[in-house]
Amino acid sequence: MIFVILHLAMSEKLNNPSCATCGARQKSVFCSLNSDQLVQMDEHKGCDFYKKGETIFKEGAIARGLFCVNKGKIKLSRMGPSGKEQIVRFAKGGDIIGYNSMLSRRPLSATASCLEDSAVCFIPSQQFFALIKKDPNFSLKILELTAKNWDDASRLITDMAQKTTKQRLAEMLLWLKETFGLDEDNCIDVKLSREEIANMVGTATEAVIRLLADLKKENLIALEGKKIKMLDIHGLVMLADLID
Amino acid sequence: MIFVILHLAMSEKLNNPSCATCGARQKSVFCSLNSDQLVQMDEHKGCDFYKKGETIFKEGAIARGLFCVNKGKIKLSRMGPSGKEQIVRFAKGGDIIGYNSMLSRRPLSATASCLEDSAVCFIPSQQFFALIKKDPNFSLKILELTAKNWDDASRLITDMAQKTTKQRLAEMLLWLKETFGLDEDNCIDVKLSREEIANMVGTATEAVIRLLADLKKENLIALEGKKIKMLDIHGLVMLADLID
DNA sequence: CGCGCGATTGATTCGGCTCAATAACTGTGG
DNA sequence: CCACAGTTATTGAGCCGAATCAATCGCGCG
Repeated sequence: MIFVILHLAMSEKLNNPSCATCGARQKSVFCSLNSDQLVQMDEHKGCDFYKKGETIFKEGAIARGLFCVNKGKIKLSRMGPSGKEQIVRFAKGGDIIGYNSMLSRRPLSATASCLEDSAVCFIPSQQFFALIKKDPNFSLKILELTAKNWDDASRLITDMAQKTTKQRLAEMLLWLKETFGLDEDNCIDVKLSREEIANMVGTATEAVIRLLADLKKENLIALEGKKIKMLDIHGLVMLADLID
Repeated sequence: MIFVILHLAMSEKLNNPSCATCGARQKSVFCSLNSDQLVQMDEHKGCDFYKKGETIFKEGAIARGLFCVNKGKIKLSRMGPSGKEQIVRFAKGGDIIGYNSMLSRRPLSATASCLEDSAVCFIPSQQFFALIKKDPNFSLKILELTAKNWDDASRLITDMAQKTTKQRLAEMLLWLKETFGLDEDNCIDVKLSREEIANMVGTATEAVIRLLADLKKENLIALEGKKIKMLDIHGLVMLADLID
């Protein structure tokens, strides 16, 4: 019996890294919580590991809490009417996902799946709402986040409506660079299939392939296997923004 | 001197209808404020009248407060890279606009202009933030609003990326119906030019004209002068959602 | 009544989607 | 380490939707 209890305790400790020492928290919306609040979080949260390709939550489900990404890379996508996936956002260490559904009181509007092995904490909705009710600064942080999300989304709507596929591709490459950064080789530090890129840009896989080849011809990028090397960021910006 | 003071007082009274008796407030985010809060609002707000076509604020400016629409119809649009307007949202009585920029701490991301003569109150940012800091229920209301905005926007991104122009047009007609309702004649109760419709759908004016004619042929709508009569809502929903 | 803007229609062009075939790659088991 | 199968990437050909350009029409208004 003792052993069982010990085992559970150890397992829990392993599975629940403390928020107080979580590196990802520093750059998250939880960065300015005090130690009391952190203890509360630790007591109620859970942490799970997901393998590449696994789903964290599905579009249409009811959210019982939010997820905070400890480590890994996650794509958020929705199903279009014809069954085609549209990638609407990415999340990485320090980002939270699934919160919007609780705030909007609507079912989850996107599916979250892992682009690589990931560690993700779960924070029950009560905890989240308790923070909002008691800590106006936290409310403001979340408001800033949702406001920026909306701002970005409405810019994206304009882009989708008005830009050519090639411009949108250039823009998405720049977005990926901002989100995931570049590795030592100047390549975008995330592994996506051509189909996934197409599902961001909102086009067909073949179009992405052809347009990537075009960008390569124009010396804006280089293709090294699956990796995309950014050769001329300024050129990509000019292309994406239609600056001559 | 006395006359001047009297005049100012009268003018202010006329220009500043009390929030307590504002019909639009009932359906706004301010619906559950208490009387103290309403007095505060009244003391600090201003109210302006705008004629059809006038601009309330411009994309890129810094927001000093938010606007609450008392009466009228307003379009929010952004300029695309090639100078083409993209309509991203509408506002009518009871809606607030311009708040997102304060929350995101970014310049205003859209231009607001009147589709008809409108009365719009201005609430300074201090008042708005004071409400958020002191009233968690108000915070939650705003959070719900921004969360829904984002949710709607990300659905729109998927639609823009994946639907045909005709489907998007059908969807926009349904959106207009939801937003502005129908008049006694079953016509969408807002006056928009073909170009403005095109700027919602993200297409060329000519395409809108041709596709409206198609919808008419299919008995989904009727065109009576500038007005669009909704004949078969269910049919439009099916078309927009690609249900066979 | 004529002016001018918005609406409409027609003709042409082109981007990008679809379908089809092939090549390269990944992981698996022998 | 290689062979195989299944997946992903690439290339080619053809077609269609929708953008563009151009011309005309219609209406509201001074």
